[in-house]
Parts: sequence; structure tokens; C-alpha cells
Amino acid sequence: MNKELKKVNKNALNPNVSVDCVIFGFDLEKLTVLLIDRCRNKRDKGIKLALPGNLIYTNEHLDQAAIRVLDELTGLKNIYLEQVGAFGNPDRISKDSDREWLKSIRAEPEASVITVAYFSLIKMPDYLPQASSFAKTAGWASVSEINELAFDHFEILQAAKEKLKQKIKIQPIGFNLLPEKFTLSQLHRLYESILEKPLDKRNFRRKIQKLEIITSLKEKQRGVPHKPSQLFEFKEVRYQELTQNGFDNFGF
Amino acid sequence: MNKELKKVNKNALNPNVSVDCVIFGFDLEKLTVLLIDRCRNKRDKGIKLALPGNLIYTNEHLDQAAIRVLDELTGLKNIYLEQVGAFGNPDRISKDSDREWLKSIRAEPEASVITVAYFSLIKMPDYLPQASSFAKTAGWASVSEINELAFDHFEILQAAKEKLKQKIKIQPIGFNLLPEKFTLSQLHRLYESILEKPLDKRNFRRKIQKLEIITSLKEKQRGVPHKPSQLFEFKEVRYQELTQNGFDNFGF
DNA sequence: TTTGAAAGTGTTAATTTGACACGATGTAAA
DNA sequence: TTTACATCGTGTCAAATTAACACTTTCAAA
Repeated sequence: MNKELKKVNKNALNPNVSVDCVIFGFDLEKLTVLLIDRCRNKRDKGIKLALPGNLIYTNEHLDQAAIRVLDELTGLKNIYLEQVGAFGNPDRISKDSDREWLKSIRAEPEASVITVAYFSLIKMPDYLPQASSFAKTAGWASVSEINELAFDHFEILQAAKEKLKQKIKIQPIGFNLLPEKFTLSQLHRLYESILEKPLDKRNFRRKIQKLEIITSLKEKQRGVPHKPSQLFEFKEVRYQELTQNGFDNFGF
Repeated sequence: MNKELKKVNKNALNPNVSVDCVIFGFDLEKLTVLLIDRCRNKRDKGIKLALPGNLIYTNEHLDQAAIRVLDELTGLKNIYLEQVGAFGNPDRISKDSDREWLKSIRAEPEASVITVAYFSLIKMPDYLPQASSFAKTAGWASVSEINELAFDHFEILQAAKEKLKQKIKIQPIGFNLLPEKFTLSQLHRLYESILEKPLDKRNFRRKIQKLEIITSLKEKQRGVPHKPSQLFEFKEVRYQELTQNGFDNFGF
């Protein structure tokens, strides 16, 4: 697999196609996304924040490219990853300052670029921001507070949010955003954050429990200034069972 | 809008990005898809049938490119169109015969090509196969009988089918495949064809009628050797109403 | 010991789903 | 003209699902 990567890296860059990653995290309060701050690279008058992304190699599979970029940024492997779609507005690099910045990292900044967006779900604590040089300027931002991004990245983010919203209604992929052990309240907040609407606490718990996709551990939450909650764990096996047999509605 | 198209056509081709169209039709019996037959172009040992597609222009918006290709092939405008996703396996042009064929229509056949797939829904009778030169070799094939296609087009078709399946569960887009006036049985068969499973007749009718998205006409079906059925018409206004106000579950 | 803060828990009414069968109505053939 | 054939169109009931709703428990910190 590492060998594979090296082979690919020998190839030339495809100047027309890039991959952008919408990397979602969850800080147990709200949905977040990993952005890179272009200010630290250069003084800049344009919008500072952008989604991490890069050009792909000529002979690289698109999905492979997304995996590679994600790995370069976070050092993480085996991450939940899904394509959002292709974005190809030729006006997407609209600001001069954007062009300037692109010149600093790309051989042919003026070439028309199609970008293929992916979203991934990671467990935030697993990500150590300083793991790679590429990630030096990276940081988490609260999704709901983002109003603008560089290039057409805001549009991409909206599409990724929408895709995630649809997906989580159908498949229980939310666990990719939570630590191994989590509480039902955390899961509840996660769903509310993603769906951007309140869900009745008791109805939510009932529905989740009926899926039999989580196991309650012996353990309880500790050190909280209120009644500690039961910890749960995701049941991988049951997940396979559900997703395989033509299961296509989680029910939210 | 025509001006727009001309302007775009002056630009150079982007040798790395193509658009492929999965054009669905419905012959009132089963779901069909428009394929081009490469045999008529050349004697050919590879797989004959492929999805229509073409390279995009350097400064062309992806969606615009899909609209253009669809127009070039069918002469149709204002068609329901939706992106399926990007496909970028560098091995996608796997057979030598595929390469040969590509050479005959492309300047740089060896360049790595990302393709962005779109699916569209058209009313079959509206499409006159001889409308354009590009369409000379085009024809309808029954979706369920397709086992292989050129390049990675079979994979793309599967993805498009899946997308359509998901979409029709959520939004009433099926009417784009039916004539202006249609019967409930036709609509019923359409849903069964797309979802690839039987739906109870009475339950189906009940559910559709509750949406209040169709109006029953005064008119009845004529010339059938059995009880003629009521004709219905799609209620555009109600559709807007439903899709706008955060309506997101059609219920199939 | 009191207070604050979140955890955890059930019932009920309304709605939706799924299963199921037969008479009506037109054309075409006998 | 009668009959056969093919599809149209229709209703009920039981089961499952959804939505709305409030109070007691438990721990830590003050």
C-alpha cells in the first residue's frame, strides 16, 4: 500500500484536476471542519480559509488521491471517505489574490481546474495537528459559523454538508465522528448538529436502541458535575449486518 | 443562452476532463438508457455500446458541458439533469480496442481522463433519434438487460441507477420520464422499474394521490383492448411547493 | 446539605404502512 | 349479440411507527 503510493508519486501532476477534502470532526458540541489558513503562508488580502486539497497525479485513481491528500494532511489512514461530486465552474478562482496564492503552490496556476470533492469523517482526538508539514496551518472551524471560504470552497462545503445530512439519514455513519466510547447524549448532539434541527431526546434514544447498533458498557462517564451517563460502544458486526442486507433507511 | 454556447465553443478542449451522460427514458414498460453503438463507426472487437460523452472545453462550466453534450446528442433542452459523480480510474480505458476508438475521435487519446457523469430524464417520444449527426448511431437499450459497456461505463450506469433510485424516493422527479398525460398504471410501472421491486398497486395509488401532485383529467385512455384508464397530469405548482419547503421524503 | 446540571425513563394519540380480493368496463373474437 | 379477456379501480383492518410531552435520579461542587 505504501509501495503503491510511491509508484503513484513518480507520475506527473495532472494540471487540470484537483481533489478537495471536507474533513468533518465533532468536538462533542458541534460539527467542525478542517480548514487551512493561507495567511500563514503569505500576507493575503483575499479570504483566508480554504479546504485542504491538491492536484492529482496523472495515473492516480481519484479515490486514491483523496486518501493520499487526507493522509498528507492528517497522517490518518482508513478513514471514512465519500465523494461529494465534481465542481468545475471556470470562474471558481475568482479573486486575484487567490490566483497569487495558487501560483505559489502550483506549476500552472492559470490552467482551468476541475475539483473533485470528498468528505471524510474523523475522530477529532485522533488528529494531531502538527503531524505533517502540510498541516502546520490547519485548524478546526465550527461548521455553522463559516460564512465564506476561498475559491468555490463554500459551495463545496454546503454540498458536503447536504450529502452528509442525506447519508446519515440512511446509514449509521455518525460513529466515525465519535470516540470509541461515547454517551447517548453525545450521539444525540451529533445528529442534531448534522441535521441542523432538534430531535426529541426520548424518541431519539428509542430509535437508536431499537437498531441494536450500540452496546452499553459497564463503564460510566466520570468527573462531570452532574449525573454521569452510561458509556456505549459501536457494534461493528451489527453495522455490517444492517448495511449488507439491503438496509436502506436509518429513519431520521 | 445560445450566445453563451457559442462563446464557450471557441475555447480549447480540456484533454483531461470529459462528461458522460446517462440519459434515461421510459417506454411505458421499462426503464431504458440511450447508448451509442461504436460498431457503426468502425469494425470493432471490443464492447460495442457506450454512454454518450465528450471532452469539455477549458472554460466551460461542468453543468454547461453536460447540457451541451445532451443538446448535441438529442437536440433537447431544458432537461432534468443531475450530476452522478466523477470517475477517475486511470485504468478505465482498459482495452486496446477502446484506445483505438478513442484515437479516432480525440486529439490526445492517451491522456488520462477524468469523466464526470450526469444523468438526465427525458420523455422518450420527444427524442427524435435522427435529429443530429452525433445521434446517428444512438439507440435505446433496456436498462435491466445491459451486462457490459465500453470503458468504465457499466460502473457509471450502476451509479446513475443508484442515484436515480435514491432521488426518486425523496423527490417526485419521475414525471420527467412520462408524457404530459399519463395513467396511474404507467406511473406505477415506472416506479417499479426504477426501484427494481414490486409495489402494491393500491398502496402506491393511495400514496401518490395523497401528495396531491397529479390532477385527474376529464380524458380517458383510448383504443386499448380493456377498460381504459383515467389520464392524469403532473401539477407543476404543487411540485414547487413540495420541494421548496424543506420537503425531503417522498416516501418510497 | 443544598444546589445545579444533565441523565434517564413511558404513555398515548395520530399517522402511516402493508396485506389483501373482487366487481367494473372497455375491446375483440367467436 | 354474446362471451372472453385484460386491465382498471376501489376499501378495510391490523400492525408498526411517529410525535408530543414532564418528572425523578444522580453526581459534583459550592
